[in-house]
Amino acid sequence: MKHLEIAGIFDEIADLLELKGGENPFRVRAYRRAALNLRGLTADIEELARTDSLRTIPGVGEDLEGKIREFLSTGRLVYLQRLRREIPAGVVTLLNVPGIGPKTAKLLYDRFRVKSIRELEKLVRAGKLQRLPGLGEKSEENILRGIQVVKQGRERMPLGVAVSLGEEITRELKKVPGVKQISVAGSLRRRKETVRDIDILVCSKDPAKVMDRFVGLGLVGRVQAHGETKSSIRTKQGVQVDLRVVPEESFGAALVYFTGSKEHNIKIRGMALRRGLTVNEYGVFRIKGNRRAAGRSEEEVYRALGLPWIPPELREDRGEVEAAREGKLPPPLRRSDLKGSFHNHSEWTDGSHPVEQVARAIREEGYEYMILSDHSRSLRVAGGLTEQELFKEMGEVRRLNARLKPFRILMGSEVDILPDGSLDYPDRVLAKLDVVIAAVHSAFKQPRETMTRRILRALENPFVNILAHPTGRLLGEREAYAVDLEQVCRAAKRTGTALEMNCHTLRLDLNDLEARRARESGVKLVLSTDTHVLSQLEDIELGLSMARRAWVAPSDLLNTLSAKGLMAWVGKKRK
DNA sequence: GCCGTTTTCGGCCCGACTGTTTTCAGTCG
Repeated sequence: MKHLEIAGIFDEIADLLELKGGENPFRVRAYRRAALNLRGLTADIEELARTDSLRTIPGVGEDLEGKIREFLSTGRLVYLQRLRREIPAGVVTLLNVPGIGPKTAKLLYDRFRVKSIRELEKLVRAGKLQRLPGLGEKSEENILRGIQVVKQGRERMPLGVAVSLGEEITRELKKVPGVKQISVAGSLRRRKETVRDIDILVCSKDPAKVMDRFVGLGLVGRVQAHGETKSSIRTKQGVQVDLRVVPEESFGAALVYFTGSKEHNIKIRGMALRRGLTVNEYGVFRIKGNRRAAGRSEEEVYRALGLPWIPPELREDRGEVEAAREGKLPPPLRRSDLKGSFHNHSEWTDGSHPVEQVARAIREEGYEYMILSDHSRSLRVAGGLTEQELFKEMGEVRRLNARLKPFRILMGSEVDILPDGSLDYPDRVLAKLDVVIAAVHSAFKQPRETMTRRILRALENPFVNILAHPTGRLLGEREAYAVDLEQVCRAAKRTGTALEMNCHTLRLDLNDLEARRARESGVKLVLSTDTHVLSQLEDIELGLSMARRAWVAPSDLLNTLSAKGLMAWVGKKRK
């Protein structure tokens, strides 16, 4: 995780340089770019340092390589310490307040020595800010509201929540007469695991009508901006939603622009310039003569740049532009590629429906088979099955399979990995199952080494085929447990065990970067909804997006195997 | 501070909105 620490340091340096003022803005940007690429790094940074390959990280040149090395070997960075002496650390936190940028933060510090959001709030409430140049009554109100936002800590919402909210709003706006096209954009469209605010793009002949409808929606808490082409609201729950209206001939260009990511856009704009083109949200234009070259659809925009259309989930400047140019984008991953639904619960344990109902619903979704994986005996809270109960469930599955042919229920279990790494059923029981999914559900606080050893021991068991939710995190609720995922990946690869990408809205575990790392080390992956209630079956869409973000190809997923193919894969490990 | 199918130096993406201004700076995405 050293790469994340270094990314944090580079971001802090960028903040501090901006606060200092008078810096070359491109130098600031260079630090931010390096930080971003470090966050998205899938390789091991210390390995890169050893093999003298740090410069292969985009945005890392001679100087930053030196700084990375300094931090890796000493755990400190003299340059950062010097900057921190010039500007107290607290000033940086002011930048978290929406509406306060480096210039204002600097001004506040120079005039009032403000070093924390609390001090800032006191000053605003005392009406002291109005006296500063460039700030007035409105600015005070804005900053005060920004402070509330930070305080309430509602920074980002889980993707699943954002998807629903986005769908609700687009559904309403579609009804406005004159609306021709509508789409969500931004990180929501890219399907990032958490989303800060929601961007919506509309193409309409009558923008004013759409804007009026938008700011008048029932869910609106307050209107922050209400312009001709751009409006911005905050919902009653405090989520910011931005709406843009663009003309038809610009819809594709605007969709590319507002879907981002910013880094992806910068990359393709650079490409455009080298082709004598310039790209903005209104279209692609020839610099000579300012003639329009594209803009109506995304496909058209990318084609004008000599690229195939790039799926939104990939647009993070993590190599997708280069891959597109070389025709090496990962093959498309569709719901219809999935033949099996893995990891499902029934009312035998903590699921809400009888096995038959679950099976019929999954068959209805177009799957050829499913894995039934109720909990094992130790997980008392979930009604884990004793050996006898498990055998009874097996009997029911046998009877159902006769009736549901050719659909097939594979008999599985979500078996607890006990704190010492042993499994919750003996091998003679596991051997009777078609597929075994192992998972940690207890002793989450074990030290990293213990937890890693525990999981590795489970992977070594010849009957364990899939490791469920490998990090155990619950977005906004529970931290991932401490585990060395690299070792887990290596062991998974060696033992022929797959890692799960759990699609539950709060899990998304493995996430995009972790999954990408796993597949790059040759590990097979599994998409699972971990369904307890039938409505959760649709979470598979979140998982598919996460998998695309991880550059997962159909061939990386066990779900794309037939039941027979999967059984062959299981058989290999048992041998 | 990075980077190169025009460059090892001279560029680096670009526009809307707000608030406080008399022409624009700051912030945001």
